[in-house]
Amino acid sequence: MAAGDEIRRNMALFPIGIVMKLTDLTARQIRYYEQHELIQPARTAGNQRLFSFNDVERLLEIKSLIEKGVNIAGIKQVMNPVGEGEDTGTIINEQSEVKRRELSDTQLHRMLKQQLMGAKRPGQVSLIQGELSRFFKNK
DNA sequence: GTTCTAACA
DNA sequence: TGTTAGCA
Repeated sequence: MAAGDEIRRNMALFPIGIVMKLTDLTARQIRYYEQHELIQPARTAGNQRLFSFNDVERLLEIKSLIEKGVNIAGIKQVMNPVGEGEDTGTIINEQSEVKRRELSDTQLHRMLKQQLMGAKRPGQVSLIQGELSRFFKNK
C-alpha cells in the first residue's frame, strides 16, 4: 500500500453525527468506546471529535464484536490496544494492522472456547456479555 | 443545529 | 445504554 493511503486513512474528517450514520452506533456508545480507549478520534479547536476512516472501520469492528456478545474487556483483548503511535518506535506498520484483522477471528474463537472451558475456574474474568455470560456460566 | 461532559428516574 | 441538563 502507498504511504499516502495510510495518511488519508488516519486523517480526521468527520464529526460524530456522520459516524453515527456510518456505523449505526449511538453517540453514547461511540463516546463510551473512546473512554475505554478502543478508539482515539482527534479533536477540533472547539473540542469536538473528528474521526478518521480508520476510526470508523475500528468502530464497525467493535460493533461486530458487541453483536457477537463480546464485552469491552473482551474487545480489548481481541483488538489491539490502541496504544497509539507514541514514543514506542512510531513505526506505523500496515502489515501488522492487516495481520491483526486476520488473527481477530481466530482469537475470538480461542476466547470463546476459553470462556466455555474455564467458566468454573475461580478468577476467570468474563469476556462475554450478560445473556451469553449466563449461558457460559450455567447460572 | 450540533456536539460536549456529567449524571441518574 | 438511554436520556437529559446546561454549555460552547
